[in-house]
Amino acid sequence: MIQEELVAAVLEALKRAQKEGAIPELSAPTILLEMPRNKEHGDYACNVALSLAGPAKMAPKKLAETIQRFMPEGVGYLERVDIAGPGFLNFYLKPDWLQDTLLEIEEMGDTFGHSQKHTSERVLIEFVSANPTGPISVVNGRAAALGDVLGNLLAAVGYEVSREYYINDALNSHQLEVLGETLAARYLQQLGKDVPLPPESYKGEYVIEMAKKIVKREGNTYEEMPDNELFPLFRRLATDEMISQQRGDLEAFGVRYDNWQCESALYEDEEVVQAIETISQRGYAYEKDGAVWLKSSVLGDKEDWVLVRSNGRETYVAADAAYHKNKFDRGYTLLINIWGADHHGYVARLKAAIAALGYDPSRCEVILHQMIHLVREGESVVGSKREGNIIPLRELIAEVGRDAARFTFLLSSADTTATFDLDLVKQQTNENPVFYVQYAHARIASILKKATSNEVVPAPAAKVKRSLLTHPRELDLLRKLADFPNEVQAAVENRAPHRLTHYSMELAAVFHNFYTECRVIGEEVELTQARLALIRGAKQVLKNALSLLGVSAPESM
RNA sequence: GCGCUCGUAGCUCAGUGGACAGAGCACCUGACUUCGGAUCAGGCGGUCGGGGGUUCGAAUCCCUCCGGGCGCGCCA
Repeated sequence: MIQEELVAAVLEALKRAQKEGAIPELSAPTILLEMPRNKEHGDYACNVALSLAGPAKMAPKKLAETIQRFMPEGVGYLERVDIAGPGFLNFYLKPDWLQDTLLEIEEMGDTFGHSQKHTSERVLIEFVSANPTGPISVVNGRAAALGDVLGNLLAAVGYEVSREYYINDALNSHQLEVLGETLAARYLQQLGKDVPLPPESYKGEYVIEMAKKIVKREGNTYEEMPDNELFPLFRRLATDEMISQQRGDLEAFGVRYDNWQCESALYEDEEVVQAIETISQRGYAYEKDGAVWLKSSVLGDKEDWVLVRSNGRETYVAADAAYHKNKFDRGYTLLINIWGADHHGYVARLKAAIAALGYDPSRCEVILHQMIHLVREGESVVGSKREGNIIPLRELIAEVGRDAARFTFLLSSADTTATFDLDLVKQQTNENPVFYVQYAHARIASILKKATSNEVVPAPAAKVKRSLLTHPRELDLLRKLADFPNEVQAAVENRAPHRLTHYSMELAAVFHNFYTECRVIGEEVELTQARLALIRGAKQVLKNALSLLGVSAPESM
């Protein structure tokens, strides 16, 4: 890669300059290259002279000039280095470096943009993990999109990725008790009995649907069953049904998990008890007021938390400690949890628990995403599962489609409190930028099809006259294509999947620009072939970007 | 009250300490006898919430104030 060559060249220049005494001895800096927005600033720019000016006690411009003077000869595609502005090094490359990226794209195909930087690492990414008390909602959609695409990105740079869903089905869950009782009441109501709903019941329509299903399947089998048997049974029926619905909801959104981990299993396998035992043995637990406490205040948290209540029952903190121990023990080198910002106060607690268990808390990354602010008809929509007024993700998918839904979630960064105007998203689907990007892909497919039927023989990029691609719009397009691997890398490093949606829109834009100004078919044969190779490259990269986003790249629309 | 977080164009949002702060929508004006007009070009629109500070350089880092969201259980 040309970037690496440039970085090495700059380091070499610094080394030589220091040897010659042109600049003082310095420790090797991190060289950052960027593709300047403004083309006048070259193909790549480097700010090393600016950042080193302080330590070197030299004027930035003077330092830049020195680096320029000591640059080695014959670096890859490098044509010349200019100094601009306050002391930027601007690298101008020979045109064929851009044209040759088509070779790389063609060679790499679906893996262009991918890398092998993290092949020895295994990451477990846990996301959504909503309580099994209702369908997956639009609000969960953000975590679903974020986690799934981050998983794709991590896999693209070499991680072995597992996606996991944590099912909060613990025995001491009051919510599930209420859900079971609600379902039981709905069931009896379906049989014509006048039974009241329990207090704090789940009022959603979906509970009635579940009840109808049970009646259809089992009739009045449970009509006379006493509450102490009926409630636990219906709690289980409800939980199982909700989990399977959630699984379906997420699959409809294009998210598939490698593992669905039950909290209850951690209790059944005594992992919770063992985790508490481990914490005690390591001296991070103590008894007070009849309860067992985690000494989290000495592990970076503000206060201590209860692991075992005075009534003998473990808390969710204990369960989560066990869960994360379980994750580490399965051999993962990195754990990523995606949580809503409403759980931010819990991060320190979890990290403390991990440390108390003897694991490295820095190997567990918690990515917080801000809440989604739902708006409908100009008014805030506050969804509550209890009240049954949440907006199911399925409903959104049914109205706008999976692609548009995913893309929309990924337009904003995780730490923006995004406003989601349901009317806008649903009614103006054509204004969703996903179509703009997909249109570019379909348009290219159409040209390629037409070219073939016009009996222009498409040739591999290696066989076409790439040097004919010198039109400004062609160079813009090539530059954008060449930038894709950097973009993927940046999206991974910053845990920022939303960068991909923006990249794909920019790529689509430069393609549409190219299309407006340059004809492909009907030009002189060699130019047509070169341009066909160019748009094939663009099509491939659009496809790769969309594929990372879990969005389809249609041949026609 | 304490803590976390966000505040960028009329609206929705980008912006890895860098060069004149960008895009989409909305609004206005243009562009097809030719490869897909779900497109393209141009215009309008900003004290980057306010004020200090660090830096050669701040939307970005630090402090403070203002405003919004969230969290502060032997609930999960």
